[in-house]
Amino acid sequence: MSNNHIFVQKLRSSGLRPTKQRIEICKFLFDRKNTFHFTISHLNNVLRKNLREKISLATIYNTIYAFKKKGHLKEILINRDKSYFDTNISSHHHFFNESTNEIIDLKDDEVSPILIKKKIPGKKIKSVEVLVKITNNS
Amino acid sequence: MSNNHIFVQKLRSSGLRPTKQRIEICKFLFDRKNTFHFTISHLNNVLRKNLREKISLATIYNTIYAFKKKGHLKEILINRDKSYFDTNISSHHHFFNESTNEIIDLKDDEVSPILIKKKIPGKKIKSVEVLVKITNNS
DNA sequence: AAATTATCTAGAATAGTTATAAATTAGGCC
DNA sequence: GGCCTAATTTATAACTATTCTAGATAATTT
Repeated sequence: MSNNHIFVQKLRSSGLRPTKQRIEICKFLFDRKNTFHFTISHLNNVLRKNLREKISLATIYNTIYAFKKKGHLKEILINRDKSYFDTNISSHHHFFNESTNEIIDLKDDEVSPILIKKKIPGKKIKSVEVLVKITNNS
Repeated sequence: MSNNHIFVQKLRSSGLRPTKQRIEICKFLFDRKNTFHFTISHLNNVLRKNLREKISLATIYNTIYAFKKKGHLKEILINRDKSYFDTNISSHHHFFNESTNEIIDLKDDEVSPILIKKKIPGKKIKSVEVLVKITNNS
């Protein structure tokens, strides 16, 4: 009837107890064909609407933060107003449409390979992310 | 005695009235050899310490926002905690040291040219920014 | 099933930022 | 210079996203 057991596995193997709140959040985030982007408030609204028992906002924050830490989500830094998260955890970049606040994925191979020529001794590179801001031609 | 007149010019030609608060902020931001990065709270602290008459925090926000709008400052999106600004308004990218929260400029020619292969009809590219996260080798 | 530990929860607290409305100041005009 | 208008500054309140707290609940271990 459900693939909850997949998410139970996913949570267990990340060292997270499979609580019903986390499983509901997993179902919403990961039980779909395509990856997508969301904010906490968006997630909160959707869960409110679709679940009988509400999940506390604090739990949503805790869970999303835990998922990010475990590598199940990426955070996208677009602006300071709010945090955007991405269920696509593969290496990729983003368009951000400033006219609509819409985020669009750019696959890794849609951007030329990025070579960082400057080396800083004693530091290692953790990530290289490109943000392409676009606007509607008006 | 001072090069205030330069900043008066700069402000006037941007359509901003040259108030003493704005001139003081200009002196702190632009009257120096090298560009640098700052946050509002850093700026506020420095101005508090160095000026007799305090500049209200609201004025600092207003002024920095106005300078950004007029192209005298760039905002750097690193994390959601606070906004970082850059007095270097040329095209360039950034290292962000996650161990120390330090921002380091990457000149444009220290990164291989970035070609965005995906085109989105009806949109134009406003900026392409690379953020390279680094950590201390520990 | 009892004990232990993690998690959940509502609500309070925090921090950065923005809005408000009254006081001050700059620039134009006489 | 003095007067007028509009822009700017100011202190403070308001707002919003996020984090903290501490007690209640649920998952795991014994």
